[in-house]
Amino acid sequence: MAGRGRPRSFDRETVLRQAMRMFWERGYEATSTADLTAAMGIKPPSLYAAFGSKEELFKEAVALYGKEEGAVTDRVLAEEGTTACQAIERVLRDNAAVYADPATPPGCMVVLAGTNCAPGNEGIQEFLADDRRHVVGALRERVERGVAEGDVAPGADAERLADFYSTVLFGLSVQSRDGASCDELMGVVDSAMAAWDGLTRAGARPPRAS
Amino acid sequence: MAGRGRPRSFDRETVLRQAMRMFWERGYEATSTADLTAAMGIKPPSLYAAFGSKEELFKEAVALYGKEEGAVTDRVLAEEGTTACQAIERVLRDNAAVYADPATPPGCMVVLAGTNCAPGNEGIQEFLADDRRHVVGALRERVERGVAEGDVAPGADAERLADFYSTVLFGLSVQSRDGASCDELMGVVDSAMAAWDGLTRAGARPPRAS
DNA sequence: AGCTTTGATGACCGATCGCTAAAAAATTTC
DNA sequence: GAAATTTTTTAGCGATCGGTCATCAAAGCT
Repeated sequence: MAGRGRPRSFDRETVLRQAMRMFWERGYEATSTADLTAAMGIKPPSLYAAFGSKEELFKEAVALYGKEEGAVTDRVLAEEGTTACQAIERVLRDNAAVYADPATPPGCMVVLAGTNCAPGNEGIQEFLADDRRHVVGALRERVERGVAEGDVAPGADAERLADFYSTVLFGLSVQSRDGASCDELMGVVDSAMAAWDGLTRAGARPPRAS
Repeated sequence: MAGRGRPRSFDRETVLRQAMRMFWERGYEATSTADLTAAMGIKPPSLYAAFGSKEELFKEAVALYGKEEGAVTDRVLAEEGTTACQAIERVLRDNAAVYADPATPPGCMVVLAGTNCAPGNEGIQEFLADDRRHVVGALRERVERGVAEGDVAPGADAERLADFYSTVLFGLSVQSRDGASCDELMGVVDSAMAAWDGLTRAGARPPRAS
């Protein structure tokens, strides 16, 4: 019923996923439309008819990444019956597992695919930065919920915790790209989580002096 | 004595520094030779006569970055009369201060300038990854020295500590690119250093279970 | 001075960039 | 069937990519 004219010969989400893979592996700038059409198995006009432009295709690819690989994060953070500490640890471990999965490119697409951009593509950089800031915010909210629910000490600084654990999360992507194994990433998570008790103690912020 | 022929009309290190700035800001792929020649104030043939190719220019720029911005790291780690804890904290703080310096691009050039590359430029990616792995190794060696000198508990896992603190260091670059202030970065360092005592306690590696 | 050597300049190379117009193919509607 | 509609294909658009050639300019050497 939908289609008058010639039906599309490819599945939109399938080729989008292939584009996502390409962007994930090489980043936005380094992936050419020729790379994309080759990976997606379609010709340029089909790509532009279906997705509009390289930039729009990228943004849809990031959205798909968030839906597929990033979903665990939101799900874990929304879960009931766990402490904030357990939730954040699980976020780190689940993401680390994705980063180290040999079936997909190492590291996080949102962290690695647009760290730098030529003039005219600043939008890409800002788009991903927004995505990352959203993660920081989600961690902060989870800590605040932990305080409200009583599993985190009342004086804990949610902002500070979110900044710290998101920094570790972002760093894991770089380590993964540099060849770190899943065990190594998990070891880093171990270390980061070992800091939890000290960080949540009320008034845990030490003076700036070394 | 040196020069027969026409003398060079520009200072090689000055224009190299300008190229470094450009690469630092935009990364390898997103910086075109046209951008470079414009920033350096020279024409393409002069660039190629002086530096060989874009890739060689980039590697020299990274070396200059290491000499100027990265020197603090090596110096701090080599210093005598400090504990490993103090040295690593200073590495994090000094680097964070550079990342947040409004006079230079945010974050670390080595972390951000080549996170992804098109085929044919994998050398760039590997070059920077090697540089980062060198940092991890330097941190590990400093912890080992701390164990030998007695300021770190004998059972401490140097590899594990180096992996953790380098992950934080790499993550700081991403946070900085996302607009984090110097105070925010320092707060993350506070958090990371708060974990030190727990991490250096002998046999501090907990079982993998959450 | 003239010759040699080296660097700077303007013009431009083939290749690739993101993207698109025009025509052929595959469908639904009439 | 024919007309209308949408997609696919072929071919190629102007712009820019990294890099270079031929020429001119500025210095030392004799």
